[in-house]
Amino acid sequence: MNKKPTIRDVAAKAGVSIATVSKFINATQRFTAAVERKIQAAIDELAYHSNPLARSMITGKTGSVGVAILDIANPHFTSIVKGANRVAVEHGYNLLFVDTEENQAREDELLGALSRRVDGLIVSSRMPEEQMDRILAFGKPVVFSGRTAPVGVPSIGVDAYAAAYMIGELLVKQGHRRIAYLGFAPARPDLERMRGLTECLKAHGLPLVRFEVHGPTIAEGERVCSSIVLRKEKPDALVCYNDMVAIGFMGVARSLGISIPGDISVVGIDNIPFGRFTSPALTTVDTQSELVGEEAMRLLIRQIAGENPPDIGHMMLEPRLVMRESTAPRPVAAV
Amino acid sequence: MNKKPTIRDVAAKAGVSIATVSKFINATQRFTAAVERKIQAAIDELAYHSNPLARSMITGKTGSVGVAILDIANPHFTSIVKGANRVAVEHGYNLLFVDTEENQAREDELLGALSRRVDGLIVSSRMPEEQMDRILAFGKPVVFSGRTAPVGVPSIGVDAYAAAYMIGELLVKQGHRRIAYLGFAPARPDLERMRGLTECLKAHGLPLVRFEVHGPTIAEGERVCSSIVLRKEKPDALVCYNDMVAIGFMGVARSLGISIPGDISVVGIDNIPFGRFTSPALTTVDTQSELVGEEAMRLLIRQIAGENPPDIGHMMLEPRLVMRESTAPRPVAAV
DNA sequence: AACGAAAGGGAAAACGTTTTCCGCATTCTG
DNA sequence: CAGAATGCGGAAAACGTTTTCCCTTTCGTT
Repeated sequence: MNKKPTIRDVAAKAGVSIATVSKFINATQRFTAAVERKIQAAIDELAYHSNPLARSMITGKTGSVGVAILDIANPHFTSIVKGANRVAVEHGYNLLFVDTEENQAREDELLGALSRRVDGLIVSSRMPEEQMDRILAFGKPVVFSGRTAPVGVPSIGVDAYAAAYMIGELLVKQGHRRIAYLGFAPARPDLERMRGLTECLKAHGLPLVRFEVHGPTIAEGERVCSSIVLRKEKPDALVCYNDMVAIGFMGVARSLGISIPGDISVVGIDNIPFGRFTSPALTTVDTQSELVGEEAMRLLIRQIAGENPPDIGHMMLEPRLVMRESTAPRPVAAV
Repeated sequence: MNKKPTIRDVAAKAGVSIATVSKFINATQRFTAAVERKIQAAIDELAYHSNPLARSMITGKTGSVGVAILDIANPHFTSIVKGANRVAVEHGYNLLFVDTEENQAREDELLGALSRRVDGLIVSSRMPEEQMDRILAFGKPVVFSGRTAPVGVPSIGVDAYAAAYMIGELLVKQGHRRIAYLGFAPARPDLERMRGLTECLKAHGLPLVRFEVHGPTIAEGERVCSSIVLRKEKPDALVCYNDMVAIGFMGVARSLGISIPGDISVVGIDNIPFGRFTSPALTTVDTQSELVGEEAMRLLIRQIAGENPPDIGHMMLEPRLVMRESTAPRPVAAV
């Protein structure tokens, strides 16, 4: 395992200067056929690859973009990554991956460290307000996805308000009266969902019951299930923060002998691939995760290239209701 | 957005030389309290972060490790990433992520480019034999996970042979006679699974029927289902390459009115989290994905640190059978 | 008081590139 | 054939660090 060849080795072997080699590699200047042939031969023979670090130092470009994801165990986020990665690869970028859950406290350190390693950043995790400043001070293009961003930062995601409103309409039309929302505290990422659902129900003269979960995970859905389902005034229908919570909820509901949608209708948000296979199959709203990832990356790459996208504030994608088996009209007998 | 501060700025502001600042930052030498205080103040004031690229150039360490994953949409792999990321973060490493499916053809380019950006590599994708040489020529530590590696490269994963054998025993004990395997062609990653299952059945005097799938995805499981289930001599039990295939298979089986496990028992491999929630819940073998990721990263970091781990060839973890609802004793009536 | 040792701090080389000039030959123009 | 234009290729600075010497000061010993 001897030392990697440098541009100097190539130049020596080809009998030219390193400047010439550099220009040849970057196709920044043409040379006589003979010279080009010699250089190419030297490169092949040495299996030379230019050192990206050295290149980055001088060009200021790294060829990598960072993707900060809340939780890679959630298929919603992996879809985003998949979409983002696809277009990144197309454009010759690498993905530097950050699981913010794993990093919580150190997130700002991380941001600082990251800012030199990447040309831009996609943030797809909820992030405390205090850190927003850091992001703004990041000094490189940033795109938010799946949530509304602070002023000045472009973001892209599905219209959460519309999604929630849509769900509300469905449930009301199915005759449900006691409709509950299972989400975060007064925290950030629910805001739109909450608002959409609340306003929809208000328009129909219905109240919204709230239950709380501490994280967007299956485990949280499981933890909270019995306390919802065993109470006196059990809701007719439950809107979950996302599919993960819904899946967890349905799992223990089943084990408690609660019938879904017989006893309670459940709907999730995101439309992760596994929602089709749960028992019962999960009604949800598609948030177009993969497309979001793709568009976020396109946006980012455009910014990196210097095209200031004409201050699109938040780019909204249309949500799409996905009806499956976990929702049903409220049984007439129970009216 | 003015220029990022450099070490020179800090030195100037603190009234010392850049060498002093560097040594202070790296805790490579102590200084008098007064000097240290001034430097720290300057750093804080400027919000200085040392440029990792420049540092890498000189130290030869990048502080990143690459993780090559076959398909991020597969929870098995995300678990590996999660485990790997956890210990990477603990040790101050970043994760450079590569979805090899997205890159297929360009994989070797990618390897070349990657080799300068990372201190080591975890490969968790099946990879054509030809590329093995490239990996060996990678020049940096490499660890394989979830599969046996070529000679000289450490690897870690669950004992696939044992896992398959275990499944075979279960199915035989449940009275199944026509047992089928749904996996890849003569390709690499099945080898052990195939062998384990074949040998187990042979020990019981049973044949093994084979069906073929072109990828380890839900979609492939779906595609192939009807052709298996609608044939005259439908198998009693089907062992799938992994949980994804099994889930896809079960999904369309259900829609075809085939009862699982009534008409056919199904078992997967991996134990992805969603297997608990499918209908029916999936019997599978746990491959300890997260632990595999953790151990792979530990192994890699030890190698990077220069500790040649005493040629552990392949580190085997014990598989664990996870009995759920998709397998059942063969109905007596049908015997 | 003198000497040696230790500690604090700096100058400069090095890492592997890209890029900006510049000079030299060669060819073209009139 | 003289002069100008063009094209090919090189020298050297720069990117922001780390690290290896070295020099100076300070301190402790006899």
